[in-house]
Amino acid sequence: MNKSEVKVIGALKREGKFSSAQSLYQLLRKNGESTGLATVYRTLQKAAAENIVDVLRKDDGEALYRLCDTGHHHHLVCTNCGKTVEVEASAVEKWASTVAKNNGFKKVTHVVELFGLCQKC
Amino acid sequence: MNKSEVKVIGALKREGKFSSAQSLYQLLRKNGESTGLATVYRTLQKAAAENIVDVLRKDDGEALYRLCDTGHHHHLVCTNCGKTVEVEASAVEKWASTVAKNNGFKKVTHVVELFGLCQKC
DNA sequence: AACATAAATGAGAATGATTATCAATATCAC
DNA sequence: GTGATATTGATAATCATTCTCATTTATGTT
Repeated sequence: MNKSEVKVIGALKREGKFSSAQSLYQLLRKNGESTGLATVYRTLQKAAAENIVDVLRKDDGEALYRLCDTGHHHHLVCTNCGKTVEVEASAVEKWASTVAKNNGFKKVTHVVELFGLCQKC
Repeated sequence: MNKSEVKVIGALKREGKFSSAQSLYQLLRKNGESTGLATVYRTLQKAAAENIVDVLRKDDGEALYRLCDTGHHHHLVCTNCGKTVEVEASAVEKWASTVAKNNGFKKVTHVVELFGLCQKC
């Protein structure tokens, strides 16, 4: 990771929650960094490809990024308070690749997210 | 449902797969309809609010719409041509409810979609 | 039918996130 | 240091989506 990437990923880490590329860019500028918007996007895309960050989509389609705690995993999100639990899903991974094979699909990715109400809500 | 809505939803039905607002608009124009893009969006948003159509997001954030079938199932979608296969996923259903229980979540719903390239593409 | 009023429509502009372009700058091997 | 190469930031371009508004169409009343 080079200097720019450290700055972007560092900002994401400080945020500690799902953040958009735009908001990270603004944050960096506010902190006096000269980082460009394109670099923010480039860094986040690369990090997403390397599974360093998670990507979600808001209802309006805007992408949100978040530092991964662990490797590949999915989320259980409280629809009321936003609490997020990362969950393992090896069973789902297996299922996905089997289904893909059975239907002749290649390069299959999957979107798996769980939504509900946490204990407090 | 008024005339315009019938046209838009009808086009979606004829497509029989996840389609974007833009592609439906082009389809309608090709068929000689004078339907405007704004009307396509308005109709799809309304239909989504009424749970008449399913909404998904492509990787690039574009929204895809599809007439709801009855019953619960998931999709394997070709990211190139849009071909859609409905897949059963009882294994996934079980997994989802177990994870929910283990984390004290109630009323859990899930989003599970597979994307890839079909044989032709 | 004639009229008034409200709702829906389509064309095009505006918005906003993302991506592409490209000259300037930093990095690295030698 | 020198030249080759990769990275960067500013800015323009792109593209889906939303907004605006004049016009059309539906609806209700007499």
